[in-house]
Amino acid sequence: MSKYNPHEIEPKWQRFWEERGLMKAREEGEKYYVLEMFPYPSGDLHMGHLKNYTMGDALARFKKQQGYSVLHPMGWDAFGLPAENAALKFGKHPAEWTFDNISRAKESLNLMGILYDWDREVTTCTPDYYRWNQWIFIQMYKAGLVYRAGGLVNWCPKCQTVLANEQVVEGRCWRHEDTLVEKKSLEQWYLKITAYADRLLKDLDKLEHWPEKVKAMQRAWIGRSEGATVRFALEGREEALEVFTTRPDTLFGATFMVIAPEHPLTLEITSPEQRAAVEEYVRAAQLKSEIERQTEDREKTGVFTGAYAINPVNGRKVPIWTADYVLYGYGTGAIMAVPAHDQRDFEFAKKFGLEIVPVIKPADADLPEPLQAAYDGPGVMINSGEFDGLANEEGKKRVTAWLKERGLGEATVTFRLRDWLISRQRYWGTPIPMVHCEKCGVVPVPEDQLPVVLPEISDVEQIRPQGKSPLEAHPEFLNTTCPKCGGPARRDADTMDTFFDSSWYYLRYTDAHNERLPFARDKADYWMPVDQYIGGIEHAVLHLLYSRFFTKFFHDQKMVGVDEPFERLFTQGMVMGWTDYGPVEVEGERVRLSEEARIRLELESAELTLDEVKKMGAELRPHEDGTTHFWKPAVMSKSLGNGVMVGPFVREQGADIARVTILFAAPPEKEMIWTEEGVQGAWRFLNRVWRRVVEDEEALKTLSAGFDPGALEGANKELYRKLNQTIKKVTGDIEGLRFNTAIAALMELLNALYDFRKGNEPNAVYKSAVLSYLQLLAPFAPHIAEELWHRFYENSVFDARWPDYDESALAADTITLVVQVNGKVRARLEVPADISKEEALELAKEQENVRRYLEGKELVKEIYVPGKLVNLVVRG
RNA sequence: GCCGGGAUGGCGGAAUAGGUAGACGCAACGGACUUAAAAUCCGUUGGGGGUUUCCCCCGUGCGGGUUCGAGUCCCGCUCCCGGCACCA
Repeated sequence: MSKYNPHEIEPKWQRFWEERGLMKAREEGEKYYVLEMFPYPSGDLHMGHLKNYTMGDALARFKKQQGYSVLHPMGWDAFGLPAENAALKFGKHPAEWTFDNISRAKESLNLMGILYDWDREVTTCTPDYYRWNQWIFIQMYKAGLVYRAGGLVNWCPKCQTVLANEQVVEGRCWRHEDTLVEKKSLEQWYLKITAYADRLLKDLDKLEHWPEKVKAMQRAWIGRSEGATVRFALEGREEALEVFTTRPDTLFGATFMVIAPEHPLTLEITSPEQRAAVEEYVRAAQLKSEIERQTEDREKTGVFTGAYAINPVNGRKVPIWTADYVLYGYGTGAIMAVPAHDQRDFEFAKKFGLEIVPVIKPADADLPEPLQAAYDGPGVMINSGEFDGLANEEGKKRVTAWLKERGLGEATVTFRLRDWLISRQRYWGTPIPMVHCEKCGVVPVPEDQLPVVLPEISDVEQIRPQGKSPLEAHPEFLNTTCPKCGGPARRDADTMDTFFDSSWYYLRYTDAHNERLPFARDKADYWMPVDQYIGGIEHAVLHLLYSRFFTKFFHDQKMVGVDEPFERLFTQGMVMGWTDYGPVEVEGERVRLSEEARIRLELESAELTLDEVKKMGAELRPHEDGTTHFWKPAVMSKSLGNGVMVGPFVREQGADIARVTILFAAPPEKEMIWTEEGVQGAWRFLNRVWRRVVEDEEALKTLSAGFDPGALEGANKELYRKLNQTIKKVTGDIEGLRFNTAIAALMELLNALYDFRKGNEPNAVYKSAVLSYLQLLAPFAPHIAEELWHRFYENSVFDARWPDYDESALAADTITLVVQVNGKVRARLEVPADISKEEALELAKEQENVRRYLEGKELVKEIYVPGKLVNLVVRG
């Protein structure tokens, strides 16, 4: 009998699928669009890279088997910093490095048997893709969604470029965790994503099949607040100071105001006596990074400006302070401070001895005197003139209306979301298709002149970032003529944020070779929305928010019918690998790590107890050289060197084994730890499949698979039932991406096939079960399934229609009836499935062990759950 | 602090309309086969106890509750993971 040998069969079937164009999208019938977030091309892949592609491939194959018109495309998010950095490091042009990585990554994907429609491959760094970035940019410009503005921007000193707000994480660059983002004043291009803030927020409710976590993160990021704008007249000046507040009901308690140091009015309103102090404070604030502002133990700082404003409701003269706890970027950059009802204002007032006037008190209690902390709960208004006695929620509306009537303010909605800064001072990106003309100002490049091609710079040194765009140094690129007046002009030298590229690539797949448009509406409408999108949680706000924005823009432009791109979103867990953190000293219960390991593990102390080691999921393992090493699972990565590389693994063990290992080890949304034992389990499973089929191959070939399901009995009937239960289970599990339980069900059915063969010869029922089995296995382990399928058929297993289950075969003839007394199980008995309630109860009461519990007690209630259990409730 | 998600054997995890807790796999142990090992096959494996073909008690982070019956529902906690965080 032949042995299961993945190396023999895997390349063979990969070629077969390739030749048959198995995953070519055909655009006929009911569609299904499966998409994994396209990767940054990073060369040889490890198992961590492959988890979502394996999931997507299993789903795509399954949908194909179900007869859907499937789109499963792949592409490369190929512009960006890593290519530049690698280029500089190895002295290669970014393009060369990128295309080399693409071909190596493709090889890894092919080795795993992951099928795509490569005819629709998209590579964002090619002119035939990025010209549409430029085209879209211009359409947005025409729609008034692109603007150029000066002001403070985030600057990463490592990247030597500006960043979008979304790319600043805890005050640091998203690519450089150790690098604090600086502020610079620059004129840059922005996309007006805030114009869509309300829709981006509201439509989250439509995304039923998105993880709650992602929606919560987007809601928080968009940050909608309802409140009021209030104008405070400035003493001795014409203009007013505008503030935003969510608590107009506390307006009578506004005893001072705070204006952000960066606010243009700050220095303007400052009195001569306070000028020196304020200027000093403003300068100090500018030098502080965001992170410093946040980590200063929250101790409030600030300076009196010497200016006063008039509280519009009570005419009170209130001092204006400047303090960095007020952010220039939010609301109006100034606040009315109500220390009695806002903890931050309270702390500030306490520190600087400012007045605290309570204006809300709890309905059924009094506020403590003096206040120990701000009271921010509900209550009724006090010290508020005509509004006294109103519930504060009602007060919000009434005070706002009062302000509105007098032209002093109005209801306002404020968002935390900022417009998207998309200029980048880097080489490897899409040139911004704008021309600066001295006479005409900023002029978009006419559509028929697109693409503005990124010049090939052969000297790698010239692409090195220097704080301004490398393209500035290329006159042949820079100098052009104005499309409007024909006079001399300069091109914009910045490139686009690469998140622009990834905001619409899923639409390009629907019509990848269109030379007139980024995509034709009929193609996009056929395929969109993406039915299942799979990717990492790290894009919860960035890519997934930008893509939603783009889709809504395209929708408004009548370019596509949908206004949300991704019907179902799945965020997969990461793949971890056991990682060696080097030698440790062990003394009894104590373990001492090296300083290097302590830092890598982000531990406070290098000293651990054995108990702590266990708690953190780590292990001590003997090393070859006789020392003991500290091992712990960590996310697979190149830098940790713990990645199991696809090429070597597939060549030594096999693609199907890798696929089953990944899909079975844990629920797909959770992190999985890749282990040798897990691989062993997958190998044993597939081997058992192989042997079960091959051992019976000759016998099965001579049998027909036809039989009358209604006439089955005994073991045949049981096997048929198990098969149908498994079809139902596996079908449902794949739909829900529960691959781990689908494979568990397949293992159970395999065990049932083995059990059947212990007492029975192969027959028609068995043959039908084996063939269906191969179909059910095919999404997960396609090569072995295809190989074994071909022992019986000429055609691909993926051309055979996914099996339906026979509803009438699911129920067993006999069931295990559980008998409980007062909810505790006292007996189990085999009974016919269609047993009547009366019979079941009677039978239950006859049981020896049940009678013991009924003896001398009063039977007060009898519960019968058909097909499941009897519960007898007794008293006494 | 706020928001989201969790907590089930030695381990990964099942139980997806409140109804047999621990499917499936891993690891471990015992046995068969073998000169031996690997592979394979059979069996045992939540804890405790007993009169040991069987029976009892305990058991899904903790404390209450609803129910004939709770891993599942409700209330109150603890801890863990993730996100946000001076956002007015």
